[in-house]
Amino acid sequence: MPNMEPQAIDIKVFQTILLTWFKEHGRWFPWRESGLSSYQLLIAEILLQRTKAATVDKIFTHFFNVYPNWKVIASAKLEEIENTLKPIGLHKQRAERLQKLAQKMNLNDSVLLSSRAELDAIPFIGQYIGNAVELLIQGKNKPLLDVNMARVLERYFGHRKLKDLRYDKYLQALAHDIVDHPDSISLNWAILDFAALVCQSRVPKCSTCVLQQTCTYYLTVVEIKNFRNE
DNA sequence: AACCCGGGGCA
DNA sequence: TGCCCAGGGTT
Repeated sequence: MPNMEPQAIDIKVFQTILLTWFKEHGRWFPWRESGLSSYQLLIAEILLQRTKAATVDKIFTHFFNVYPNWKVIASAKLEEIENTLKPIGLHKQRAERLQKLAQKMNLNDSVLLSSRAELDAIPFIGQYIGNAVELLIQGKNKPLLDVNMARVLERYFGHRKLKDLRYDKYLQALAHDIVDHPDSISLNWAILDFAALVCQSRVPKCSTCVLQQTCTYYLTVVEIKNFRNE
């Protein structure tokens, strides 16, 4: 019954175990420090698109030394932005997007960042970054639902119906329920870290996983394999 | 709702 | 080499 609606108690167990795991095993990144500006928080999410956190970590500090605010990046030479972003990939695309975004944000970023409707109207700001802004800047309980969070939730609670996670109502609702928590940010980070360190795409570390006893994937796939001695 | 795009990292 | 990574736009 992997696709049954998870009960509230299941979600509670999942939250509690992961938050405990996070306190000991969570990763540290500069963009998780307190006191970052909304400028830094939003740029960080753009740098993290389709890019491993460890990769972004390599240029994060340098980037903000060179480009400390919207104004600087808005008036910079596009080639220079590209060069700064080159080590993390997708640099041509990201440089152009960042500069256009900066030129818009430089005028009234406080207005744009406070409204989801305004954000959705900005090119290259999709569902994920919209949620990230609401979570990290507006203080709302929103999921950083990417392929990694999706993989963890689906293995534990059951698989989505649609291929594209952005339109899958089951997955969207589940992710919202999971991070609807007093410490929504930590829970989001816990799931992302858990996805990167334990519940990995290719070879998940089920044998040492703290969620093993209540995980759909473990109970239906891994245990059967063990039983057959495969 | 499926497909395409884009680069570095890694087994 | 193919798959993966804090996605987004297009058809």
